[in-house]
Amino acid sequence: MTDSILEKLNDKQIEAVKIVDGPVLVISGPGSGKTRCLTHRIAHLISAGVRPQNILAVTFTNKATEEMRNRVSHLLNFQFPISPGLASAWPRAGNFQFPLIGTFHSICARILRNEIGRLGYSRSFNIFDDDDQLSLTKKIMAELEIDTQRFNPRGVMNKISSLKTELKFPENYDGEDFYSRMVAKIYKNYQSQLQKMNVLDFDDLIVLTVKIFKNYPEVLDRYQEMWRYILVDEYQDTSYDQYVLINLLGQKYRNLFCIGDDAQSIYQFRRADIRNILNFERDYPEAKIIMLEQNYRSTKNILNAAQEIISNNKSQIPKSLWTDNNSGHKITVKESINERMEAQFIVEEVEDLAAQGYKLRDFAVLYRTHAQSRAIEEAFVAKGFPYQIIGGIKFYQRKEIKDILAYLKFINNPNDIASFERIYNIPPRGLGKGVFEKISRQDEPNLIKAVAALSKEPAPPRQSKAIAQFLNLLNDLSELKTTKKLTDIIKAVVKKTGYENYLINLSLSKSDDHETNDERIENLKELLTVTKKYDSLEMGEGVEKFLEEIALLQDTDKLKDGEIDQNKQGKITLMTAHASKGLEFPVVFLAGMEEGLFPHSRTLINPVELEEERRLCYVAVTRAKERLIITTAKYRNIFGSTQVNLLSRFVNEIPTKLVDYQQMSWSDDETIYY
DNA sequence: CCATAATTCTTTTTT
DNA sequence: AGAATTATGG
Repeated sequence: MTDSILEKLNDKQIEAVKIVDGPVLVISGPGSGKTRCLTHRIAHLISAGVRPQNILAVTFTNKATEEMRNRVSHLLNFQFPISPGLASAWPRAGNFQFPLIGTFHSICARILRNEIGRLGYSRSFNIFDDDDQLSLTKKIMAELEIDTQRFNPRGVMNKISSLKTELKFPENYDGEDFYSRMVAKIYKNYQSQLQKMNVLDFDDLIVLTVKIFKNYPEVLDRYQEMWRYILVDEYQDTSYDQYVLINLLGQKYRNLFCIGDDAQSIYQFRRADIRNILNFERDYPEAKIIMLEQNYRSTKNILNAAQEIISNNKSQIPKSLWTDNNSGHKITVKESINERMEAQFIVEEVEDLAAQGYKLRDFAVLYRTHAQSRAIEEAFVAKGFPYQIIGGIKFYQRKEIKDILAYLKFINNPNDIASFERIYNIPPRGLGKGVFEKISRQDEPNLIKAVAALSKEPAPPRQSKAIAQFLNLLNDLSELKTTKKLTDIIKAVVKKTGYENYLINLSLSKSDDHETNDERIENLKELLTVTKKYDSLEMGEGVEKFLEEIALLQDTDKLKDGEIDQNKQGKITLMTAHASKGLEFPVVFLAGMEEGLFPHSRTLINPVELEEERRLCYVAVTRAKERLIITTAKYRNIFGSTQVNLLSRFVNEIPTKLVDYQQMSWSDDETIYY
């Protein structure tokens, strides 16, 4: 077995894969076989006698998790007994247990389901998304009578989030200046309300796990014993709290394998801390450090262009990438009049290359912001080219889906007042803000009990009738969790609450909105197909698992991925440069390469952020295997008005001899084009 | 209390 | 330009 595991690897990769014990840090350039290295190492550990259940592999995205699971199970010849899409399942077949591979957040959620009782939460906690987080922040600021015009709630929220990431807990933080003292006050309030609601935000998942590990050494010890071999992917993207978490888990057996590339660090805005690479060398001085510099992915021209771009950054670990691949084509740079012409050019180029034998699945269009997708989509629709967008339109962010999810969340956790606030009068049932205030003043965290208490108080007849009916509904709903399967629960929720009729009536009143209505009902049906796979789980467990998974899921359409393979041609993939990390395509379009867009205008004043933009550009460029086509628009519509943009500095950083520059083929009056 | 009108953001990137 | 939030009136 060992031979076949090492067969297709180069010397450096073999070195990294073969070390069983002790800390290892691998710096791996783009296309240097990082995932291969990780997966083969897992297989090698197992063949060297390590028990699979003693292995933990941590990734950043669900996509990476899925990929790694598939490749490891292929290497091990492992058949998943349950649907592999069930990300939180812990698969086993017979006595063989599969190694645990998951994102930071999903692994912590799993730990917390078992251990969080120690911190005064219960195991059925709900997870807040960004919107929930922001509205709670706003609510607290209103309660504390803080002017949200002067102090942006989003800024406050970010500050709270960074305090958490730095492991500054509300009980130990009071702030050092006016602003941070104010934030500290909001923070304390925010956290105590979360706890009362039995809800965690994204940061809590990591931070509370760390808290438990620090305060309860016997718990930490159990997990250290369980996960004696730890692998961390995309190590450059870890934040301080994640670093501490990994360090706590790894410090006993010291079999810590971290792989990453400082040049591909693109999440510092989300508090990824590049110093974690340096800290690793400090905390594990015995660590082996291995550089993977051979690129298997791109042509020489593409790789050289990427290196020229990144060489303009001051801070980076020196490395020299090389490839045996051909020089390949020059990089196309095409300037268009506006974003519609740009999209038009991309469509034509796809047609040309498809005629040369490329399949649609070979193409990716990358851009800096989601907003850019629209013009390109329109062009593809007009041509009838199938495409898929990664990220962007969030299925689970649609109103009707969020409403139903709020019901589910409330059923799962009747302390969740945020979900309660969303649904108490959706569909309208005669309960106004006044009633809601009364309910929340009951000083009873369980809201069903709070409503029950209120129903005993005297009130105007119409109101008390509405409250009594509502109480019946809530009781009916809360029974569902223990008696029904997930899809049945959702069906029952839609029916019992009258939600479907509500949607129909809603669109009837807005006369011209037939499509929206159909779409919404379609979306609800879609939700039911997604949830089917949870029906095999135990009653209450299905709800819990489902809610956890969608809370931790970012790109939404992945649940429909099966369709892609059925079509031999596949689809063109559209996504942000961020979302493209870890992927590769024969042909990559890099759209909107203009000053102010990429690099984004908000980064131009800050040299640190500008370097991050450059790394992002480096990531985008190195996704391409054979062809890289850069497009720009001279005039671009932003916020409804037209902007004149210059060519991105990153494009100018590519040596001209690598570029085939296609000048704008237009000389007449340009104004008619925008 | 709810539907419509007026207004004010929004588009950086995501677990 | 479009979405989202707030103001207003029935």
